[in-house]
Amino acid sequence: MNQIGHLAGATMQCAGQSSSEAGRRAQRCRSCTVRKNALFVGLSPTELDEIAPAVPDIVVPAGETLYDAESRADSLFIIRRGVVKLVNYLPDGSYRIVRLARRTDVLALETLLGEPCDHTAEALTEVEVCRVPIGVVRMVMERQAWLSTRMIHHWHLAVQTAHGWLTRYATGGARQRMARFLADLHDECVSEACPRPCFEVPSRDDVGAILGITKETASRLISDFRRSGLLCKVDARRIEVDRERLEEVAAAEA
Amino acid sequence: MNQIGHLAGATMQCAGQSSSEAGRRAQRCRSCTVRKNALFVGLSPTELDEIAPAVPDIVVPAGETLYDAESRADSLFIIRRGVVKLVNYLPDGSYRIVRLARRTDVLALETLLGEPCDHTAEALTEVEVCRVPIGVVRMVMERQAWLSTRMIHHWHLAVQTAHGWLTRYATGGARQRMARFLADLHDECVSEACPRPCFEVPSRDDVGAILGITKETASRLISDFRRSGLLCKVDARRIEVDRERLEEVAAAEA
DNA sequence: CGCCACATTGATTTGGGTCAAGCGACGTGG
DNA sequence: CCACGTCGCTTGACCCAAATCAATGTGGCG
Repeated sequence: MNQIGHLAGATMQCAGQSSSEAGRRAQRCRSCTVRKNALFVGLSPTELDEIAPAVPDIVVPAGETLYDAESRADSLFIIRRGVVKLVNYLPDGSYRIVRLARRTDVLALETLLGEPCDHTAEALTEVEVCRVPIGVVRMVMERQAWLSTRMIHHWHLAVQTAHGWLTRYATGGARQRMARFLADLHDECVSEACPRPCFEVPSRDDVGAILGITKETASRLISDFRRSGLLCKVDARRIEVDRERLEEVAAAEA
Repeated sequence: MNQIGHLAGATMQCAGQSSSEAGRRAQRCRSCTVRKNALFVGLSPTELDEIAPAVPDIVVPAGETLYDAESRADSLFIIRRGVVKLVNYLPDGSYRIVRLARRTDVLALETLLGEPCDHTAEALTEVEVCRVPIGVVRMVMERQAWLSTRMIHHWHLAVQTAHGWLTRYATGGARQRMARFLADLHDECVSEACPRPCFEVPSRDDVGAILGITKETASRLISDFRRSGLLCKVDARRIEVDRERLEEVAAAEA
């Protein structure tokens, strides 16, 4: 429907067509700290300047849709900041979240194969993404063989993550699954080198859609964890967890 | 442990070192009906003859392990016949099956990235695979750019399958999940153009490990489906299902 | 024949779903 | 500025589906 329109709009917002805008983008790409983890790690500064103008960066507010399932995208999205959920809607209106994507993750890879998007991608927090037209990707791929390998790594990451979700979030009791999920969020946070490892938990509905439980059960479990001292609020939105004890709960065979 | 040894043994069995063996393999590759769906669709007969000698075909009896998680493989495996389960073992000894692979599927893709195997692969039925050394794959990739795209398709397939499992086999009640699973097995069977669409259901333990339920629940559901006329045995191992009604059960919102 | 692995079925318990009420935070409009 | 409505979270009461524990059945094989 309108997510393309939305993005086009957003693009226009920050695009302009002036050479100063192109210059800004070049500067952005040169100093980008995400790049080395994502696609274009091997490009020379010159090459970078060449593609930068064609790669708009977009800020998407929380709750907005990046793209819809079944739609045709013409770009990949590299996440620079924020969290995006990839959602599969079921015929009966309920939904299942199959992945959370963050900094350095690349979305809509299927576009490169000429296929429609596999999921709906919604911003969970405010998100900043670079929209890389597939034409640019193809061009770089032709000139730089390593990009294929680079791309494959992202695919493989997607496979590993999905299998991880199957074994960790869809196996065992709700309590274990919640413990594993919170532990993973914690680790994610640690790996980003936050000074104090605290993080934001998605809405109860979303947690439910991740773990395959109801929002009520999700709520109960979190409350229960708090009462047991497994976690505590650090402010209105963020929490801090006891990683050790969480791990015990996650492994409990009862 | 010994899966490498086992494969080496199997390789030796059907390898020999005679030129007649090489000839047999060349013939096998030329007439291979799997090839067009798997990796080497674009090779000329000459090129095919070139790599064929380096690609042993192996028969693995039901129950045997192709390779173990964490192990280092030096080959990809292309399945020519049979069904393989990819398993993740959990610390407590239980296990979760994350994928079923069959004809034309390519296993141990992670090997190509230099990573250890992500799962344990066990033959569910007797299985026939071609073991393609990564050296061969790399060589062909260098010469034939299309192979990268080809490989990526297999990765993407793995992602789609895994996400499909999350939404179909890990969402909703046990009854719905079982119905979806049997429907999928049926479709799989149809797509292979069996004259009569009947198929073999894995052991109750395995079904449990696929759907995240216990073997007892799996058994009860199947018995129940049979009593409801949703399925019937066609021989000791194979069953036939009522695809239509199965679909209804799978979609039921209650 | 007897063993063993696997499937089925039953009895019982319990985890988590469902339905429903209350609560606090926030934004809007009077 | 406060009243009100909305939305998401929490908590409770109840009930059902699925796990658990356990016994019996069945087919294959040495």
